[in-house]
Amino acid sequence: MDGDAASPRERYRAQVQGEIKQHAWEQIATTGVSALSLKAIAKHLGMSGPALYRYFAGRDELITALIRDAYRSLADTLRAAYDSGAEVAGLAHAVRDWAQSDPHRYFLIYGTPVPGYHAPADTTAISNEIMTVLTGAFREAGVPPSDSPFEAHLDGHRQWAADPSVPTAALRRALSFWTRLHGVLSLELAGHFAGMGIDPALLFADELDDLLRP
Amino acid sequence: MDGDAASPRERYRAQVQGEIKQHAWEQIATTGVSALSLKAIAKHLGMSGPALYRYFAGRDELITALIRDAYRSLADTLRAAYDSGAEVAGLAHAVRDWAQSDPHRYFLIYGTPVPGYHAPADTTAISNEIMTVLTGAFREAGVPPSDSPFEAHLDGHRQWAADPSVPTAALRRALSFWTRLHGVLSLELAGHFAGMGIDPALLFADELDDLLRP
DNA sequence: CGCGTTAGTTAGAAGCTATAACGCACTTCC
DNA sequence: GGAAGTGCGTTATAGCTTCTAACTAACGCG
Repeated sequence: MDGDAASPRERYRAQVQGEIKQHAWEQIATTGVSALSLKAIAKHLGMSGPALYRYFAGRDELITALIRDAYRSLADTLRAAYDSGAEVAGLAHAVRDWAQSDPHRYFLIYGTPVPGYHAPADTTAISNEIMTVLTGAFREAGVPPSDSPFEAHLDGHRQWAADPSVPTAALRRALSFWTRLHGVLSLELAGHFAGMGIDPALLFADELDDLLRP
Repeated sequence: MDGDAASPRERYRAQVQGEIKQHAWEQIATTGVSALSLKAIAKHLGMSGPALYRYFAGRDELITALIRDAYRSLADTLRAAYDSGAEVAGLAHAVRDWAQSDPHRYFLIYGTPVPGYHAPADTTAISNEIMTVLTGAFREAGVPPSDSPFEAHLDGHRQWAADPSVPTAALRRALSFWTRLHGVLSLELAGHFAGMGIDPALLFADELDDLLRP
């Protein structure tokens, strides 16, 4: 309906909100979300202190917006890779690149849950978009069904999967894609492999290989 | 050397430090580490404000001590399970129970890295203890070698493994044990499966099963 | 039993989030 | 075009935090 036809005030407001979020991301990229300071953002933006509250009701609301944007960015990245022909391996490297390009952004989504934040409905919708891409890729990869207890359970609990034509085995693999690669990525980005001398990229590649074996 | 023969002052100091950490854990268990307040701990302890700085040089040092205790607790839990005959599956459920008994403690170790904290040498030593138990369990489980690139790489980068008699394949499995189960646990404890209707326990069991297949 | 070490106190600086009250500018409508 | 209304940005302030400084009191060792 209204589309882009916003009033000048609304355009200005949206632009300032964008600048606030951009400075917030810069701050997060260096210090992490725990040290995110509204006052510091305002200072960098030339305006002083409480002016920010005209644009975001508080720290939690800003963080919520950042989380939603991070989800959106990841979903768009995966969708773009998928639409340009990427298969499961391509998606895996897309998510890895995305995570490494801004580790704090990754942890904002998949790290320790931030207190006082409860996911609004649209972020779970975006999360579903991500799962749709993953399940689609595994359907095309053609994974054989298994008789594991979880896959049987999953057969009766797949309402989160939009497309009912995707085999349950593909859903199963998509979930493992998520948990296993997150396991490697999360520990790698947190530096848990640092003192061990191993190359996380090879571990990641090996885990990816295992996801694709029959 | 000195052993337990501490002076009364040292005994008192150690006891107060223990009480401080205990109250800190109670606070963390409810609000998470980001809301950990030294002043609130001091208030609960009956003493006012800066007295805490006699026992911990600052917030970061207290958190460092908590992280070390959490590592110690996990390592002891796994060691106890292993010494009482637990195999790989038993260790998996031990770590799962440990994580679920206090999710915030789990995230303190394996969640988003806390800014300003750099792991002292002894926590990496405790981490090595944990890996030693895991690799030992997989050696006894008897896993076949694989010709994957990562296992080949691991064969030349296994200085983190204390015991050189453990086959590289067991090391490989222990690493996957770590990353895969962490992947499931982390996402489960953060509530990412909440809206999907699936049972994370079954997913966990299935991932565990996959770790044990030839 | 005295003297030094240590624990605890209050005061205060600097930082943060967030609210309240006010002024100015811009938009909108008659 | 002028008046009324909406929204932006300001300063002041309350209440929270970590952490330092200066001082006091108690404890224990020689």
